[in-house]
Amino acid sequence: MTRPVRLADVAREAGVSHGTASNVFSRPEIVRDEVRERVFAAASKLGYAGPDPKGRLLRAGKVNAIGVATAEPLSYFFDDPFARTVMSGISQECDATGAGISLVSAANKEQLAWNIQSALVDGFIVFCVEGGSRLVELTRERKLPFVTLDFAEHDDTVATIGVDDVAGAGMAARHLAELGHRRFAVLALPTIETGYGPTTLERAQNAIYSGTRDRIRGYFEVLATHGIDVKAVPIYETENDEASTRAGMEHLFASPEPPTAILAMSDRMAMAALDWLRERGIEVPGEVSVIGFDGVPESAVSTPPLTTIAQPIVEIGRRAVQTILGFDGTIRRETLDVELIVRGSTAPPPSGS
Amino acid sequence: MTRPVRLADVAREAGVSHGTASNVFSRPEIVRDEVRERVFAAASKLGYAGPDPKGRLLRAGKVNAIGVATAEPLSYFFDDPFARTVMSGISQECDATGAGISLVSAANKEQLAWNIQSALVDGFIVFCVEGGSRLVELTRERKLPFVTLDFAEHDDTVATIGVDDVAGAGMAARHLAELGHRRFAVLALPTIETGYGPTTLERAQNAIYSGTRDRIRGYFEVLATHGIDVKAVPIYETENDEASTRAGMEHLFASPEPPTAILAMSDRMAMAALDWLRERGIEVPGEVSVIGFDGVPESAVSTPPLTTIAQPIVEIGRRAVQTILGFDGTIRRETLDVELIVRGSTAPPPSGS
DNA sequence: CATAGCGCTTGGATCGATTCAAATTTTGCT
DNA sequence: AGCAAAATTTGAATCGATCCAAGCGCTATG
Repeated sequence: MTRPVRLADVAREAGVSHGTASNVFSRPEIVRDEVRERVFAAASKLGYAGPDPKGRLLRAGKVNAIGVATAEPLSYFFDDPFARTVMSGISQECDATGAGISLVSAANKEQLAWNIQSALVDGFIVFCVEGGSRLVELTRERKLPFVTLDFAEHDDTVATIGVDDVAGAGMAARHLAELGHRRFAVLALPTIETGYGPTTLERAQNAIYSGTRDRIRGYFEVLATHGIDVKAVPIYETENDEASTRAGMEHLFASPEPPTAILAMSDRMAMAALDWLRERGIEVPGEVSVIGFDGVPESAVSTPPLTTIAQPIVEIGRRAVQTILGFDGTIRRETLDVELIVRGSTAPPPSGS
Repeated sequence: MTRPVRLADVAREAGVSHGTASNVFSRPEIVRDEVRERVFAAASKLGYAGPDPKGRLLRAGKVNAIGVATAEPLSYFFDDPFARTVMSGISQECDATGAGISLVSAANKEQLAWNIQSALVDGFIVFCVEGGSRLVELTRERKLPFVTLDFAEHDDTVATIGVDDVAGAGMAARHLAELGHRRFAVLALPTIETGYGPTTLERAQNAIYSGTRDRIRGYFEVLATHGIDVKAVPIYETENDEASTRAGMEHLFASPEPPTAILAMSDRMAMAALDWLRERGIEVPGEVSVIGFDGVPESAVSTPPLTTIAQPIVEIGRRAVQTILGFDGTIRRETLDVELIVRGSTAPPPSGS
């Protein structure tokens, strides 16, 4: 491979200064036609690829791209329905402003640090699904504007966009309780770094992820006001994927008194639960009701369509980009409203129970 | 906003040369402990954010990120099932090698040019869905390694990874013909830049997108060998989205002799067709058979599950990354195999017809 | 003919780091 | 202590562009 052609080479070939050569490419209107032609001719003779963005970048300072970071593998952005929908909102806003998107992630921790440190971006949007605070620290060190999504640790030095998880979970529980359900079960998001299985209310209340904690709190506060024996409600902690959710359903329905109402902390779990129930021939919503959380697009077309607590997911993505691009030095914590969307997966419990 | 701290500031503060300061961050093991501590102390005193990747980049030359370009809006990567699945493969490979991903796109043409020209990447993967060749030209000018996906124009100067569209479409047509169908209709991918509606075989054969042309060819060659009157087979050109596909179904089924077999050029269209048929109460596969193309994950869980021609989509993504990262100067055109996956959306036609 | 004004071109400074050959300090050994 | 070898540190060069104050040539004006 031969050494690539630089602007200086073109300038020399055309017999002009590098300043003029630069102008030919970046502000063609200020150079004389004849000179411009000569420079273009030299450029194409030498096979010049155009001003190298690497050089331009250093001078310009702005990358014109925003980074989206997560501690999950990169494919998370394309596989997870929630992430995908947020990304869709981020994309819309980036398209509108002409900014690019850089996806940043890493399989292992050292990689993560390096990737965050060397990402060429003007700011970060941080997905706080797992390993949240480590990622946040790393990002903070870059001293670039950044927003976290759903990072509700009450830390006023980090900007966050999220929803009121407590209220949303409360709406879910209230909906089912008012339908007459008395036997509940919770399919919970991760409470600790790894692993899944049945857990206790106390452990769930101390989950390291604030979203998990808040949703638990929302569910149980409302359940308690409806006179449900809160300590008897089984909680199964999953990894928010198909396999662990199925294991959870297996466990919950092995009980002598299986639940008639499932509170799932994500639509992904809720939809996996729906699949499991359908395979077992258990009627939804006839025998068991299921309510999700998130309001991902897929939830509208599941069978049956999922009743869920909808977040304004696309809007979250758009605002995140706006926050980065219009960063003015102030840290804001935005909380958006959620909405109960009643579809076909919830109904009163079977009369016998 | 104050001027950011540079490595040189830290070096001065710590009383060392900038060469040493640089070593402290990039090769800490070669500087004496005492000096290293002093530099770190100076850095944290000044609030240094660590070596700026912009500066490092210029010296190092490699960005360690690969660009994925399309002429569609950025949200295409997250909304379209095929794109999403390719991205998933790309992600896996990038995760494995530690490379980042930059998404490049543009709403309008000038933006596109600028975005391609200024993308900070080591190579490009080009999605050739629309506006293919313009995008390819722009990318070629960067003189970086690049691979196109499904860009079958027979141009040996561009590397491509794709499938044998003719053979795949042929398999689809053969499957339905052997099931006994005689009344076919085609839901086609775009043949021209914009717009949708009924079209003719001749126009479709001259589609500007090679994928469209090849699939048409595959369908009709096989149909002809089964004695079908090829000129009577209606073709409806869509924009590969829900709305235009529905319009297409509306049109095709308004005919006095509606088709019993739908050849859809993408799973996305096939699934939209399935929805449309279900809403009309038309039985699939009892009254009408539908076959897709692509084999996106969603096709396995539609109702009914979709019979389709599966491409190795994830593999395509992985290979694309490997091609860029391991670029050795040779241009390769890889053609991967497709496979007929028979699921629940195809069956013999109703006996009466 | 001198001078002002305009338009284009020039070349040095700069962006923020890394690299490497040469200079300097330390260490090890007698 | 003396000296060679090893370990560190230095500082200039480089990566590839853009910016801008100064300079130059040309035309229009008095």
